[in-house]
Amino acid sequence: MTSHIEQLCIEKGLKMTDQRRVVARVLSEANDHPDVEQVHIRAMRIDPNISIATVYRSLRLLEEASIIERLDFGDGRSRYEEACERHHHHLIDIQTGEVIEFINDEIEELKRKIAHDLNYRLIGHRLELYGIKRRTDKDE
Amino acid sequence: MTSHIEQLCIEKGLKMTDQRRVVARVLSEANDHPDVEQVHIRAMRIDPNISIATVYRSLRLLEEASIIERLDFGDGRSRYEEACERHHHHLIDIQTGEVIEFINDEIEELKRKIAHDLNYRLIGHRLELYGIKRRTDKDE
DNA sequence: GTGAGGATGCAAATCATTCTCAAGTGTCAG
DNA sequence: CTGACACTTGAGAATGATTTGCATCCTCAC
Ligand SMILES: [Mn+2]
Ligand SMILES: [Mn+2]
Ligand SMILES: [Zn+2]
Ligand SMILES: [Zn+2]
Repeated sequence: MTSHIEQLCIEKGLKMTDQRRVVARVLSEANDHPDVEQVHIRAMRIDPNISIATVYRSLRLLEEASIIERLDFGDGRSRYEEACERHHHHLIDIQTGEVIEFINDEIEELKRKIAHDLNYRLIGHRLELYGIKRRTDKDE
Repeated sequence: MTSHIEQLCIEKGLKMTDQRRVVARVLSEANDHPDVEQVHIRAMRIDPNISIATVYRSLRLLEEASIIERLDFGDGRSRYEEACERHHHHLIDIQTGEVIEFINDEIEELKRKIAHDLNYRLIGHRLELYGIKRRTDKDE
């Protein structure tokens, strides 16, 4: 009954309301990267009265608690996903909008090294790739 | 008298107006990554009547002609820089807002390889690092 | 069970950016 | 020179995502 994200909220001592439970559940059940409007639509299927303002507020709360992550694919809308899994980045298919996740330790190490060489400690980073599907026969 | 960017505009056959010349000059003379408001302020020092709408329009024109590049440091405002130099990325000092440019061929190659392995052709990518200055004695 | 502090819904406000439109400018034919 | 056509500009209105003010409602530690 309690979603994974709701569980994390409880552990962090966040006050839980019906609306927050709904948003938590929507994001727990999502396996894509919904924007705020999509979260709102899915939330309204559970509670038709939930307002978009509350969705915004709940998402911000969850993000500030590091329970979810905000993503920015450059289209002017914030997208969200559960933060618990392994750190990864996204390849966005610019033709279909499809999002492919990838993990690459080499690139993570390289980024840390670049920052270090510039005499900085790396706090955060953004990386997205944008591409189009490749015909398997031809390369590059 | 004609700025470097104005020269590029002429070569591309863009119709030049006084206002476009001013925006071109502001960006040619900039050695930072100004946002639209900053470009407008600098432009008004040359032509006090230039409107923000024209600055937006000129920046879009220059960007579409690949003469300048739009940057997004995650603060909700577009920033711009001349595009002619070598492809590079940015490390943003989250305490001071200072921007450090860096070039890293290894990371570029790695990104292409990641996309290729996912069966995609890489069209574009975003990469920014966010960090804080490191005391030179202690590491990591 | 109660109360104080926090949360909600709604509408209005922000903020960056784009658009509308009337007026201005440049280029060229006649 | 004159008019026509195409394009540009400034001002302000419009847009779209997000935040906020406010009156009301709910949660949770006591
Ligand atoms: Mn993801
Ligand atoms: Mn730069
Ligand atoms: Zn990473
Ligand atoms: Zn690059």
